[in-house]
Amino acid sequence: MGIGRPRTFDRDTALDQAMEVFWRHGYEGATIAQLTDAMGINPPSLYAAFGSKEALLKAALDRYTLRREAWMEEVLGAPTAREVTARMLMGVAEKQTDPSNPPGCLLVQGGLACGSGSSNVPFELAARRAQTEEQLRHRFERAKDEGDLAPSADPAALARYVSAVITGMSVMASSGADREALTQVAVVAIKAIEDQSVRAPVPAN
Amino acid sequence: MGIGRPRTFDRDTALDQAMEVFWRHGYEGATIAQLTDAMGINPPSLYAAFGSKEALLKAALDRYTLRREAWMEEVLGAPTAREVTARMLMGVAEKQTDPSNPPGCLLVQGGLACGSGSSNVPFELAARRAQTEEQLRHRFERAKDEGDLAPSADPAALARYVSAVITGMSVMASSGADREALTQVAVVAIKAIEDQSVRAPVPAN
DNA sequence: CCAGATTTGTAGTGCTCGCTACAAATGTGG
DNA sequence: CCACATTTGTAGCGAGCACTACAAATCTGG
Repeated sequence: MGIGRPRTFDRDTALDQAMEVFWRHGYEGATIAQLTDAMGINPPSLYAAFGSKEALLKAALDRYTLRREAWMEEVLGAPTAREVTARMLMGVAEKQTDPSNPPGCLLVQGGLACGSGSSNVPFELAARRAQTEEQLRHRFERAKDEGDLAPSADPAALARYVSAVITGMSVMASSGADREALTQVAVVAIKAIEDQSVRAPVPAN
Repeated sequence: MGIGRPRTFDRDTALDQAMEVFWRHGYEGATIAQLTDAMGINPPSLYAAFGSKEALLKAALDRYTLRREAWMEEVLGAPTAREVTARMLMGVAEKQTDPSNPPGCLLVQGGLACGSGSSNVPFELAARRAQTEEQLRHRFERAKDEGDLAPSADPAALARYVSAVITGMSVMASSGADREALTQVAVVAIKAIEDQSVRAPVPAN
């Protein structure tokens, strides 16, 4: 009993190529032909390795989340809610216009305009976006406990707000907005959080 | 020489039905079968009346813009930049969760995740979104001239910001967010504009 | 009531989609 | 060198897509 012919491609490398196609064209906009071209393999190899187009997307999403994990921890590690928001939004402005990736965010670009057929892809993407919002909410709750945010502040609302701004920036980026435009949005958006911050840590102002 | 068999459907009514389908499923997600079903006509009638799927979308977009014209004038007629922003965002929160329409905004929901093929639909939608941003920019420039916005304020950046928040809210709405969630976002977002407003008109604060 | 003009419904067109059957190719264990 | 297991490339499956050819139906002008 043998082990079989060995695979001629690297799974993770192929997944990166697939991620880029989904990122640029969306889930329904990406065709198997585009995916196999980018991955450098043929359809049977794709289906043997990943199962289906939807399963391939989920694998790509997992990899996308993994890639951003370190950055997210750096963002959430900022000392104040204001600084968390600033790092988050300025970082998003930078990442969403990084020429080494498609513009915008995979979790937004990949899922809209999906036919409401049997596919649950839009729901899947919304759930993954909600994860980021939840992380922000927890961080803002901590900020409120630490007295960094005003007692009247609503951590859930603030997290929703930051999440909404990120999503809006993503759509702008995928429509061709440049880094300066996104940075302008980020700078204005941060002011809404400053407004609910306790100014104590900033001396003499 | 006769005039021909009369049309059995109303063009504008059919256009409203088509708009709803595009709104709910996006441009590429909407099929001709769905459109003709909703419009109550057969494909040849659709093509005779509108020319093509893309032309039908553009006609629906024109009608969408027309529908919102009166509301936009009411928003832009508010006395201050802060009030313009408040009416805009609170109105968007309400309209995007109005159960008599699909959730979100047609100009966002209709155009993302379109394959970058020969179709210029995403570009068309981005241009229409930019129109709203431009209207806001002009209004904020006026506000600055009138001393309502601080001299340091950047009307273009503020308009971009409000436009980004609206877009983010639209994606949230189409992912199932309810009116309360959108209102929370709007309330926080407005604070960023207040921050750059001259407080003079608000006495004793 | 007939001739010309237009719309209507039926029934497709060619094309592309996600996906797969199949056999040749390439590996390992004995 | 031979079974056996797995992958590879080719070639094509049924389904659904945007779109249309065609003839019957329905109007007006004379």
